[in-house]
Amino acid sequence: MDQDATCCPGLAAAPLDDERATELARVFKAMGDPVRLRLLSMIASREGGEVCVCEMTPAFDLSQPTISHHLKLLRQAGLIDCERRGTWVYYWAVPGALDTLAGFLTTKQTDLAARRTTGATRQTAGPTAQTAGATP
Amino acid sequence: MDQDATCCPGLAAAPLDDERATELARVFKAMGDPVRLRLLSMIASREGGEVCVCEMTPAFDLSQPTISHHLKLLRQAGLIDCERRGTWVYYWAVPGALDTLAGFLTTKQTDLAARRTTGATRQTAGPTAQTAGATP
DNA sequence: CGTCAACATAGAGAAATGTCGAAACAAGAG
DNA sequence: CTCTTGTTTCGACATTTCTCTATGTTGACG
Repeated sequence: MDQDATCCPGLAAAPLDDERATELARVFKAMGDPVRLRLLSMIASREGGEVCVCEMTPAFDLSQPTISHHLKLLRQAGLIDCERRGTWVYYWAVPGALDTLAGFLTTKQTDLAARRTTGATRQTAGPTAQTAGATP
Repeated sequence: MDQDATCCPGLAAAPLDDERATELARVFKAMGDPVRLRLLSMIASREGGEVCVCEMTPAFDLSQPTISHHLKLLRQAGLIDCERRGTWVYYWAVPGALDTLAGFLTTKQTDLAARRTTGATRQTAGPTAQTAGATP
């Protein structure tokens, strides 16, 4: 469900509205922690795409509940998903999530076109165009 | 300076080491706030690339010191930079920062090749390959 | 049914973060 | 020089986040 929020316009296309910024911030915040970033990388770099929790936990100097908590945040951000098989739980990267996010950050030509459409974004009074006068 | 940390291997190429994950987490954490994300988008979507603080502040229901604080965090993350011209201060997006970050998230074929080189990443004992036995 | 192992959840405390008002700093105007 | 405007810095406080220990849940195995 988070994928829909990160799909279309691009960050450099037009100023984000508050609602969309909030959704996106949740995803970036999930990646704003070294432990979660390592977990995500550990999962995304797997070919089969499946990593057992019992494999990730001993890679950190953290307790097992802490790792479980971080995995939960990554899952709530829509970056990974999991399934229980017998005793063990396996995590994998949600297929298009990272690429969608990457496309959102890329300042591609599509964004430039969209930017021109949006045009002037001056919402308040102030020195917008005639700023050169202040720097002789 | 943060660009060097986000340039080379790719998140899905191989598991991140602790040091690199810490550097990257600082950048993602800077984008993990709705206000900062809107500020960054507001700056990055400008053609000239320069946005005056006096133009950004009234777009939020926040005090001016708070906006200044968020801009400082974005600048420390290496995403934007600023310069004072007369009374006003102008911010712009650091040229390759967003695209570098996007490339780091993209799960491209280069990463697949690098992943094969790294090979087996099993660091502990556990059910790695023979997991099918647990699910009849 | 009882026991054990693997994960998840709940609650608590320490640390980090977001926000504000007050004050300091910078630069142009009178 | 003084005054005004724009911006940053400084403390202070409320909220969130990170981590732990303790407990609950699920499934395998006798």
